[in-house]
Amino acid sequence: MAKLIKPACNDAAIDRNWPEGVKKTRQRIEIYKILSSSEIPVSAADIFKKLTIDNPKENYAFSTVYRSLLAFENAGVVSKTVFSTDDNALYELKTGRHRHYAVCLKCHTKFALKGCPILDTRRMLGSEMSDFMITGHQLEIYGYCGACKSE
Amino acid sequence: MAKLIKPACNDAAIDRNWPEGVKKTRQRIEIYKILSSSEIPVSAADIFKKLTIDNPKENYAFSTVYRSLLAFENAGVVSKTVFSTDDNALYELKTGRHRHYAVCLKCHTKFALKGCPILDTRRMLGSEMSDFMITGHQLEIYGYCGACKSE
DNA sequence: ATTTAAATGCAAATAGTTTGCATTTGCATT
DNA sequence: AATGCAAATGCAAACTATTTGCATTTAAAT
Repeated sequence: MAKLIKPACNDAAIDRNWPEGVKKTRQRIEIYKILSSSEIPVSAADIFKKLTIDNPKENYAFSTVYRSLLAFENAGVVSKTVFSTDDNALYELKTGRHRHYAVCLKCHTKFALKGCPILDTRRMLGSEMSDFMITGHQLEIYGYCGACKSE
Repeated sequence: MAKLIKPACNDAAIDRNWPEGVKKTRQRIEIYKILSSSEIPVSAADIFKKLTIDNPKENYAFSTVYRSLLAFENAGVVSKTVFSTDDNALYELKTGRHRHYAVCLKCHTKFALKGCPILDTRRMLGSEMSDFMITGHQLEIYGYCGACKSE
């Protein structure tokens, strides 16, 4: 018997990177595409807006966006961050690459940083916290971007 | 003419550290006391709860807590942080001392770290972001505390 | 003591996010 | 290709944290 043809997804890279255990739906594929095409973290509202613009004939719910992001997060492929400058959460694909940002306190623009300056997180804990199991860290630089600085 | 006696505050340290330009009210003094007596960042709800417990006869409004915290923040003596593990903002006095925390992903406890590992934030930006004016940074370590790890 | 701008308490509004439920869909099985 | 079922969706309502408008009170300058 011929192998069943799975629902098409016109981007082979998405098929390849799709997280284990997350059911592949039309909506989630679109959300994943938006995440993977964005250079900086995006909000649920950003995603919803882009969904409806990219697919004017489709009908998306805000709750689907949130639930899909949660599914991705639980599957370990998306990270959620709340920046001090914003009152909403931002989401991005975990790529291993730039995970830290410089954030402008005025225009709230995020600039991805190249590397990570934290060489040894464990050292930060000190001896009295030796039983703490580190899984990750988060770092943001705050200040004013070139444009906002000169106003 | 004798100098007017300012409204009493039974803690001289608070009088001494009171931020310039912030009107001294009964409510704000209580809120400041709570902030200065806490080792870790607290939420508006934490503060409100403690206010009503400490002063059962007084009547406090949630909006007063938020507005007072904003006044302190604008005066530069309080910093507001949103941790990934919580869905509310936490506030703490700016002391210059430990400003970074290790956060347990399970019980959300925050453990103050002694020092700061970021020696040179400017170096992180690289040459193409030389026009960014750094004013500060934020760093959290995430993981599991001793108690939660062993469950 | 008088005055005035600022702070408070209250209730209602807002924004972001979550949830309950009826319906639809992915996909494994026939 | 048709069937069955758990999981996902859309919708609306609920929920939580936070903010705002307004009448009243208060700090502190005069």
